[in-house]
Amino acid sequence: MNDQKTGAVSMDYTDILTKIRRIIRSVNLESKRIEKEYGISIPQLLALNYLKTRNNFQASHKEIKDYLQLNASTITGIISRLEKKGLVARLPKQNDRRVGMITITARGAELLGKTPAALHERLSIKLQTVAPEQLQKLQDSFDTIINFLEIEDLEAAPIFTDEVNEVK
Amino acid sequence: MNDQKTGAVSMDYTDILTKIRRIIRSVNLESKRIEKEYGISIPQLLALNYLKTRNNFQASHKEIKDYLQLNASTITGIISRLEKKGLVARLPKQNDRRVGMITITARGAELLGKTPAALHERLSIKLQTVAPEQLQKLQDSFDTIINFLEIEDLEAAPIFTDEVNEVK
DNA sequence: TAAAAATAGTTTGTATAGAAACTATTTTTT
DNA sequence: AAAAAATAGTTTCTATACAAACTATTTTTA
Repeated sequence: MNDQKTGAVSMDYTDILTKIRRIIRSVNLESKRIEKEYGISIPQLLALNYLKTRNNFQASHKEIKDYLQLNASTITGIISRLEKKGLVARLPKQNDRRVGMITITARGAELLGKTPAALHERLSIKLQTVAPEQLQKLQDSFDTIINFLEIEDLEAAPIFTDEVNEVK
Repeated sequence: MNDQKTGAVSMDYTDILTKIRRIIRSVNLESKRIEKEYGISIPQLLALNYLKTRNNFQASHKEIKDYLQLNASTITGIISRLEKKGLVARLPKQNDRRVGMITITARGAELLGKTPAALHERLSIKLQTVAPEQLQKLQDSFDTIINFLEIEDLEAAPIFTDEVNEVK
């Protein structure tokens, strides 16, 4: 199936970059909207939600970091802001005194109870207007994107092609 | 909404959100890498590149804003940083004294000459490892995502039903 | 056991990004 | 012509996000 389309394929890398940036922007706007409506951002909400699912409602800084896949310093900021709002609390250090455990507060859980909708609401409603097959295709594409975006060593990258790189 | 699907489709909205965030993160990391290597970020590079394509190599603040589709205040920051590096210059206001024109400098053009690769290089190389059909699917999916992410009034949103959206 | 290395978090500095409030103009209404 | 509204940008504030440098602790190695 070669796409020797006569121009349809002129849509190239720059296009993809541009599109990705538009998506990023949309998601950011969505996040800000939620932040304004609920006083809490999506990253904060994700962290809070993670804590709620945990044993004893607590997790270490590192665990949150690994879960959200963000830089340690970014996590520090998110936790600090949640702490300032009284939605989480930092616990005193124990055995390994390098490890800081964070826990969700009653107030945090309460807020979470009010906003399961937040995460879903708008985006979900939109997604529900998309048919299942479409959704599946979306998923596949996301996986593809994620796959190659996260390939680190290009040399070792698996080449899935034959007569491909006619990429102009 | 009946999700009586047996698992394959259990991959749902939260997943999509998570995946989008991973993509965002990758693109951001890419941007930082370029910034470190060339002393200029992708948004800055895009703005600079836009100026280069323009008549007399200049554009108004608003035009840049519309092109990059960013908030006015964000543009101010980007332009200011480019100005500080001597890659663009703010021109004195003319007829309509509200309008500020920005122009690219020789140094800016020179840098641009050195970095067409930047935008392409890494991402392009990666994209070249993706087969054309795959790429097409990616494009389609991006369009779908962008479409529904940017639908503002849900009520008025076109509902794509089951058989319609065979988009490909 | 003392030095070196690794691990966990924080701090500092920088960029993107947007909202809200503000200034300065220009255009439209009244 | 004066008042109101719209437009163009900037400033200030806040959040995400990362890297680099740093502190404190623990583990490994010599």
